[in-house]
Amino acid sequence: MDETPDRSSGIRRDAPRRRLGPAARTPEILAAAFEEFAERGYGGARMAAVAERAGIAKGLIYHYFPSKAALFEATIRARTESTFVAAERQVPGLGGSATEALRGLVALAYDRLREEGRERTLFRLIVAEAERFPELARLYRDEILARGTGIVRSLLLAGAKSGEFRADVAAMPGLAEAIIGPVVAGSVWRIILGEAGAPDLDAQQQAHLHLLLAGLKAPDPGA
Amino acid sequence: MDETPDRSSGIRRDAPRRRLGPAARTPEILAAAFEEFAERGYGGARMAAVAERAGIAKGLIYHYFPSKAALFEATIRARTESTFVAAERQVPGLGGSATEALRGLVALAYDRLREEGRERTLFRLIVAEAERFPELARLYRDEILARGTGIVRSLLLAGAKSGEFRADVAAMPGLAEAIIGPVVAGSVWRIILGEAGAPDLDAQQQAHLHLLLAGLKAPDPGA
DNA sequence: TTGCGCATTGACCGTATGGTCAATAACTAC
DNA sequence: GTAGTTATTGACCATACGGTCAATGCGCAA
Repeated sequence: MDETPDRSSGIRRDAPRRRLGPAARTPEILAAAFEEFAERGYGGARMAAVAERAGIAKGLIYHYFPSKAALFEATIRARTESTFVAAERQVPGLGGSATEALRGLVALAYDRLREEGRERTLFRLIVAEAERFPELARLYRDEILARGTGIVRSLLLAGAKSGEFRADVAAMPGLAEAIIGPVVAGSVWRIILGEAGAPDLDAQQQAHLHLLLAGLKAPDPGA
Repeated sequence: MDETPDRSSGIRRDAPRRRLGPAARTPEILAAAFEEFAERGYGGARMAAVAERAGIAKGLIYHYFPSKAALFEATIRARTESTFVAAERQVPGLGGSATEALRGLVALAYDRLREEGRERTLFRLIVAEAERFPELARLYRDEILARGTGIVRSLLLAGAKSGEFRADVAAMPGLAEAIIGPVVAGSVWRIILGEAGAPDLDAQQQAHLHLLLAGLKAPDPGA
């Protein structure tokens, strides 16, 4: 199916047999694997293609990873780590009032949605393969969902304490999930429909913020 | 990998060579195909397994469908049709006031989420394969998302007109998406984490309803 | 009862792919 | 320079899977 009937695996021969060792080679393989898995899904990904992307022979992958499944799990784990550590660093320092913090948080969340980035691809992989790879489910629950709801909950607590939000929102089970829901949905819609076909994100962000402010705020004592 | 090294396709021989014809055989194949695709995804599904589930020889599938891809698209189309036609029938007659209608709509949406049913599986397939099968994206956009937001929008319009909701919610772009977002997210969480691991649905439903009522309602003129 | 059309079978093919392994050569220590 | 370690190769295997097709026999019409 290739235009080159060459039976060689299509290795880049610029640097013939560069010897790297685990510390340098492993990340290269993981990066190549992520691209391949992201584009084709677990079932569609081919180990030979991963090798080609990494510029190495297929056999070398098995020198570092025992199987396709192991490579997949390692890939996801590595990608999640690098992604969400960076994300969490931006969260604190959201401004003084809880209201401002809420605005900032919403803006942050939707900005991340706007990034074309790899995260959407990662999310699609999680949705598609979570049933077959329980590690993916655990990872999403602990590293992503729990962090998201945790941040929202602490924000609600602060707002209720300061009197900006209604007191009962401080400990309403399920509220954090209801608050972040539209962001998750927005991500899914973009996975399914693409950047162009998905509902307008700016409009949704404004409406979402409106809804939250109106729904959470304590009745204005000045009115 | 099977315990039976038998090379025969494992056909059910209870009724040897029952002759059915297109009208009766096609739905059987589609049902079997849906189960297989749902369990293994498109890439992981095997045509031989579909045949086995349907109790027929693999070759017969190709008598009715030209390829695996065609079978997949036909499967999805058939399943969507039967599912969402039934869903829409329950929507009208949501009670008198817009508030009551909103309550009813939220209850309806979450009840559908609670059903163990095939719909979740279908949704997972859509998320996983939409990029490779544009038909899936079109189908989700037109048959599912558009219907959902449409219903919500007409509800908002009615509520604003009657004075129950704030006037500006009648034509706020993106609001319908922000409103249904948590339901979509709830579905995705259940796909990833399963019924047991996902966030509690009762709590989310209550909180979601609270948020909507507080966020949409016009300021009480009696206060 | 006979004859025919087509639903149905199951053996078969080509290929693609995950995984293996013995040979090789790049780097290191001395 | 030399020996040893191991990263790296590429050819190879077994198999699984999508798809094909000639043969078969069921059910209907006359």
